[in-house]
Amino acid sequence: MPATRRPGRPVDRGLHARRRAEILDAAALLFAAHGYAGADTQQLADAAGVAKGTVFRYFPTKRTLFVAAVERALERMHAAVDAAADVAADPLDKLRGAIAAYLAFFDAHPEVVELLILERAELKAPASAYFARGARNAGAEDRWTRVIAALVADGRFRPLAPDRVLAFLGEMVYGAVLTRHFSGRRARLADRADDLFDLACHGLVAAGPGRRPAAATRGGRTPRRIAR
Amino acid sequence: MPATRRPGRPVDRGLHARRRAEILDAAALLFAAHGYAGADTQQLADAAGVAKGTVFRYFPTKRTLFVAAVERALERMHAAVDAAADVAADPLDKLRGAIAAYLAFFDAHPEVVELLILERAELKAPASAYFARGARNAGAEDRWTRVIAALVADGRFRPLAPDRVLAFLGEMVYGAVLTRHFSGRRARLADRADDLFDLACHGLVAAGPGRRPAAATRGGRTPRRIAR
Amino acid sequence: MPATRRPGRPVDRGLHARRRAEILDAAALLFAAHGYAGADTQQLADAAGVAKGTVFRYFPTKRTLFVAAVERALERMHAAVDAAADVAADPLDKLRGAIAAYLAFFDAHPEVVELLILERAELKAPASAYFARGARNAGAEDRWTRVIAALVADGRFRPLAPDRVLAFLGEMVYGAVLTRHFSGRRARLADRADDLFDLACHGLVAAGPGRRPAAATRGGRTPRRIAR
Amino acid sequence: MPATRRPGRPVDRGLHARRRAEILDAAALLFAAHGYAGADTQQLADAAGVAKGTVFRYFPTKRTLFVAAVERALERMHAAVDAAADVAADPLDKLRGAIAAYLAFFDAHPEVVELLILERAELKAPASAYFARGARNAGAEDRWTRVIAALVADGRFRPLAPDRVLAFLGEMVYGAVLTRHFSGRRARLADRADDLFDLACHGLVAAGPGRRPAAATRGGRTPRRIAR
DNA sequence: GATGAATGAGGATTCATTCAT
DNA sequence: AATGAATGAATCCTCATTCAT
Repeated sequence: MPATRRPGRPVDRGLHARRRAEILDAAALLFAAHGYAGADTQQLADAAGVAKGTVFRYFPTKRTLFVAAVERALERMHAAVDAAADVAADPLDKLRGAIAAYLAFFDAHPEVVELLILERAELKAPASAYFARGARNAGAEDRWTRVIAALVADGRFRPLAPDRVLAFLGEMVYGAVLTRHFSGRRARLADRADDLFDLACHGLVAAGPGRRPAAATRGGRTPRRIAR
Repeated sequence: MPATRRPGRPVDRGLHARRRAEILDAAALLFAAHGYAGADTQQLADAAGVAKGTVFRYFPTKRTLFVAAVERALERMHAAVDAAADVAADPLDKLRGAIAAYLAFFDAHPEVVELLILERAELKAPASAYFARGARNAGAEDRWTRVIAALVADGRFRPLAPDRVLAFLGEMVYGAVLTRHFSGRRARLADRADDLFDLACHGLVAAGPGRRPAAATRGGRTPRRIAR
Repeated sequence: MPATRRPGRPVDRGLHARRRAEILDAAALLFAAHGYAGADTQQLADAAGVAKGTVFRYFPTKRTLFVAAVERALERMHAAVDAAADVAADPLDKLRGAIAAYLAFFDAHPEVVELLILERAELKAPASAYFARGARNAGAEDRWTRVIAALVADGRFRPLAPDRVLAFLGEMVYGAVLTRHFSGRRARLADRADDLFDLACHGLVAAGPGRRPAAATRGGRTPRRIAR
Repeated sequence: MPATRRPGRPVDRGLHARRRAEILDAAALLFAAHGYAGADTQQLADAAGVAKGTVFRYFPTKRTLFVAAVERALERMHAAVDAAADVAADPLDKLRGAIAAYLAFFDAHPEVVELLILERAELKAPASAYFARGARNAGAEDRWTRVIAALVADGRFRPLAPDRVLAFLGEMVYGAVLTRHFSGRRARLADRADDLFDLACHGLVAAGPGRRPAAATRGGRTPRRIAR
């Protein structure tokens, strides 16, 4: 005899997670398209392909749903950035890859920019810039802190506090994303990744004596490895 | 012919404009504080010191009021920037002054940043970056187009299309304002004006042989570290 | 020139109170007829002859409205009882009159009994029995406490604590009202007033040797059958 | 013919009844605690230890469940009262015992009073007073009708119509229960059983010359003050 | 038979807008 | 012109009931 089955319909373990994800994806799109107040729960349910009551089974309030949708989007963004960083071995390449992945993510998911804006407009939450996320993201922060620290220790970065460096980089890419979005331009952000990175580097790279800064970025984009 | 004075109490010509301004100022603050949906018309009327019906006499819908409030705020910003540009004679100083005034304006009126965000979030309007405002701002655009053109003609700027230069500058300052706001930091933007300007210049100024970059920024305070 | 009139539509001072009363009267009937949950706000508004929004202008929540409706009904009941007590000079007649008025009130307003029941069922509030209402009714309580005390001092009532006497009387009449209502019978309560009063008296009146019970009820209408 | 045993696991004949009882007990408590509308079916299922769907297998609607819960409570009350009546041989003792059991029941099950109130408030059903239940309770009515008739025939009760006597007694005890409950007092009702009974008797018992009231209530504790 | 996920009608509450005064 | 009481469409959320497994 097999293990005695509990009475009733067996619980589908993955169902909940799947539904949740479906609802959140639909919500992200709808919130981005109509704003927080403008997205009504009926539309939301319709878009997710479930009934209104079901949405509320998964998220007790509209606000909860909104927050979860933003969080899910940010998690995906983080995953994309982390994955890009993982494939590189050199710290500088990790940084470059992270920035490129960050920008590419928002090219692929423009609605997430709207979510970020809405998060600020509706939740009055200070939005986040990936690098330098503080308490929310201790693990990842450590990662980048260590990357920067390594570059500094190596003499490839000037002796700057990692925090400041991360804040600077975060602002830079965050600003690029927002500015592009707000300006209504459709140019691909990813195309600017190397430019931005090189720009940032020449304010960061330690310029030792006898070394010409141009050497680091010479030839423009794609210095796989700078300094030394 | 002298204006025939009508009998009875003379109409207070300025009253309407004054009321309108009061309502708009109150609206700007309230929208910034609570968002578009979160600002209700009763609060608005209370804050403006008039009855709800009066608000609707001046602005047929909430949306109209919102748009007008944003426009009023932007007009003020423009006035501040233009005034700063007016006091300088040299084109480069006009640019520097404009940027400084732009940043200083948002230091003094942080709520306007919220309005810009709301304009985007609620109205889905592509927000504007002062320079390069296109049709909305033809007159001013002309002004800055001419400023840039003069600098180019003068050989002090590289032979770049004025449009591209304005877009770049606009993005830069707009990005600075938004990034500061979104990051929740309270540092004064005005303090970064010179830095940003110099940064921009050294990517713009034609650095021919025998010409010293400082020549372009003559009269400006010496940047801490320029190229080299 | 007459006193400068404020601009706008002049405020109708009595309007608010009148509307409030209309809404409460309609609400009392509807709550009594359908129960708290069963009375929906649209019906309520319709019954009161106003729009739904207006109901919420006057009472922020359905519950508030309900409580106010109950209170209004009880106030009317109190007014009726007090008025009856006022016309009598003799303390015993005041008591008799109060009891008669109390019972007559519920004959005339059977819906108030439902409100009392609902108050208990929905609000879980211990309902009140007119006499002995404690803190809520300090003034009136004093009144009856004094009435009883006078009868005791006079030797017409046995030396009982007024509180106990009031509790007893309250229970008696309250029980009569509820029982009649719950039993579904339609007999007039008022007809039982004298019976109940006499019943109560002969358990209260000090029956000293040589004193005839009738002395206590002197001037009262002759009880059909006392004691024996 | 012996009952043919069907193959497979035998049906647990008692299971259904037990489940039903569990659900009803849980329902009685929950309805009493939160009211009809306030008790939600999920809580109900949780309290009964079954799934929500199961509740609806046993009772097609919430209302059905409510009615059944009330009925079950009343059946228990009847059982308690009847049992008390059964142990006595003398009609008068049957009555006294019934009243005492009735009051004791509500001491032990205060939630049933709430159910009675809810039955009235939600179902608009005229609630019942045990004695004199009319059509619903023909069998029991007969029993008590006969008890009263016997006492009348015996000359121990005045020649009153049994119906009126039962109505009076029912009202009396019903009123006592409700009044105690509504007043919020916690005094035990059972303690008042004898008092109430004696009170009732001395308005009922034929007090002929040469007959001592105590004869009617023989065995009862001596009333403090009977008649005069 | 039992389960509990899903449903969607229903209901309280909000608030931009209207309009009688 | 100004007022603010009134309106009612719109919206979030609840929960009794259904039904696939």
